[in-house]
Amino acid sequence: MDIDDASHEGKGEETKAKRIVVILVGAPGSGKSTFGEQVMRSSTRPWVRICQDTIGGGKSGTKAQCLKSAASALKDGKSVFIDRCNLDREQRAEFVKLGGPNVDVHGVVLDLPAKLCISRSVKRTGHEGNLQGGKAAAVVNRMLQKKELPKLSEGFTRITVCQSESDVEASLNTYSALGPLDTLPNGYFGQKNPDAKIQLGIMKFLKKAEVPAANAVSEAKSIQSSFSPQSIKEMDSSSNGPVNVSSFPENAGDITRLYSGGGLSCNVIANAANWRLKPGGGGVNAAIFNAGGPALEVATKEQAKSLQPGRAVVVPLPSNSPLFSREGITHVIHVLGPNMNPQRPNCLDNDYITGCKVLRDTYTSLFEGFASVARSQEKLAKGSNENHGPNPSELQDHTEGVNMKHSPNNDQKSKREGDHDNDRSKKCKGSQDEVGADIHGSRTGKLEKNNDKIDGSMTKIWGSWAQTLYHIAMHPERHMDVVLEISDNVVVLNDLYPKAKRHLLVLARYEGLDCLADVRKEHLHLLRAMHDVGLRLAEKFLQEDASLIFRLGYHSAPSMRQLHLHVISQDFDSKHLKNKKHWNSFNTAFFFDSVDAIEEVSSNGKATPRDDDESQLSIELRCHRCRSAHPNIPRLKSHISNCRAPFPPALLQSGRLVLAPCNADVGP
DNA sequence: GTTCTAGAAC
DNA sequence: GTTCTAGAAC
Repeated sequence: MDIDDASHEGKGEETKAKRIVVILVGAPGSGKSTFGEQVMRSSTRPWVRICQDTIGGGKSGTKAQCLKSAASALKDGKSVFIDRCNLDREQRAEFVKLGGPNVDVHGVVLDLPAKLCISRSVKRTGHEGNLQGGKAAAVVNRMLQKKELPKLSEGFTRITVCQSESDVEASLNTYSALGPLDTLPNGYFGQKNPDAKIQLGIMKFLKKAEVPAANAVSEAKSIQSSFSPQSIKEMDSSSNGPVNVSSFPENAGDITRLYSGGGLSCNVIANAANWRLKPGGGGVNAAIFNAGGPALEVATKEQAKSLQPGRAVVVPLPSNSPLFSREGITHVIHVLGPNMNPQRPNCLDNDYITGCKVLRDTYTSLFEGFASVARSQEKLAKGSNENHGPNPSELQDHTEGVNMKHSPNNDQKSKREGDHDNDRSKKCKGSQDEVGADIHGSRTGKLEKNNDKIDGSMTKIWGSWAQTLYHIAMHPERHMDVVLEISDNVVVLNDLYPKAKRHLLVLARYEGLDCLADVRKEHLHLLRAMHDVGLRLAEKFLQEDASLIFRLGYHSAPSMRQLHLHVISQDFDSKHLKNKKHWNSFNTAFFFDSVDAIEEVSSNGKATPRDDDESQLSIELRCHRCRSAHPNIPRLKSHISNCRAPFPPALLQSGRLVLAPCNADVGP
């Protein structure tokens, strides 16, 4: 019977069997053939399984053969399984076209963990596609790289995504139960986000590291200071994406410059080491030992002489290593993966199964080592402020199987604490204890603390971009390219985007002071110190250019974290002054004069912004001298470049403006 | 904080 | 058509 005959269209359809094309989508080893076979065993509906691996009569067939065969089966009134990978849209398109008024096109996606597909592919002996052994891993991974989950818009009437064995089971039951006249509801079933390929957290993390990257070190794994599992750049065997680091951007960043090159605070880095734990060999090992300097080499030797495949060794980094002082790295975890080189110990000799096990052990050792660092730092954050360095003997518990030094590593510990004491003796302020703690890497507790004020008064969450000044205040020595002055209390720098000819920032070097609202009476000396530094520098500039006029003050609701005083000349002659917010943040009540802040804190114990902060930022644009209004920034800028009207009386009082003694171009 | 850009304003 | 703003994204 020719059911596709046009004469049948439009009549008696409800009594006629509607055929189904089920396009199976999945990597080798995902269970496509099994799925088809199982349905066919128990179904009362006539099915044909069209398998590209067998259609060629012993050899692998072609897509065209599959299409032809499918069309002919449909003509015979049979439903068909298209048993080929069908992982990308293009591969599926021709088969979707088999659909029509009497033919529904279904997609069944077997989106199982890659490691499961690989192990099945490896284990199978009689697989029709002859995809066996270690080669399978590479093939599966390559295919999953291109994985494109089907969408209804491709022409499917129904799509079922199975992401676990139980999903597969459920779908098997659905299709097995289909009688010759039954149909299934249309729609998308199974997965919530069809575009999800890789965990978002990982991509976000990589994107950040990618920006200023110089040399790619793609084998390197880096672990962010937040200790959040998503931020670990890692081969991800739990998601159903490819099990391969190369699924991530190649230029993920230089692991030896995460902070200086990428602004990424990271305490612990992993090194794909060699078995002798020695520098060299090229790649990430060479790069890390090179960046770590001789100190890393010495510290490594103290922990272990060599490493077995699958093992890790945690090395606390001495403070004289550039990786420590420049990047804030406190630990390097050396790991050794499976070895396939017969000239080195423990060669795998093409034993894929053992290789997988060793690789798993490698990652397990790495994470255990990392967890031990995290635990010891957590303890320190909770415990006494006096004991800063992690306890090396604790870390050694996790270097099992390595040539461990069991005698407590007192030399290094006392050395690190000694350095710390020196650091601290140079800074006399009490709060510098916390700076010390930061240098020694306990950033976990610190970040939490700073995004969530201890007194609970204000919980502003600062974005990563808002941390720059905080980092500079805490580690000015790492930012000497922008820093002009460092003292116990303050750091001075040029504003990165000056809004006038002269625009400096005076940063408070105090932990926990993010903005003026955090300032209390006990910080009065700091406010005065900041003002004095600002004043001194303004006067220095006035000697160079007596026509300048300065104003010192704070933004009521700053965008950047860490209390900072603006010292800004009143010409506002800058290409960086671009919008209303820029202007109003310096020329409305949003700008809190330093002299007023000092006065209010000294009399009220705190500085309370007068107007509802942010509302000031969008008010009309007015000249700061003659108070005339202007429709837009270009017109305002054009006006202020010429306006020589006297400043408003309020600014002329109380030393709010700082000008050269001879400057007559100011008052009435 | 900046950059990017859609769309409003001119 | 061009200029400018404002909101989202980072």
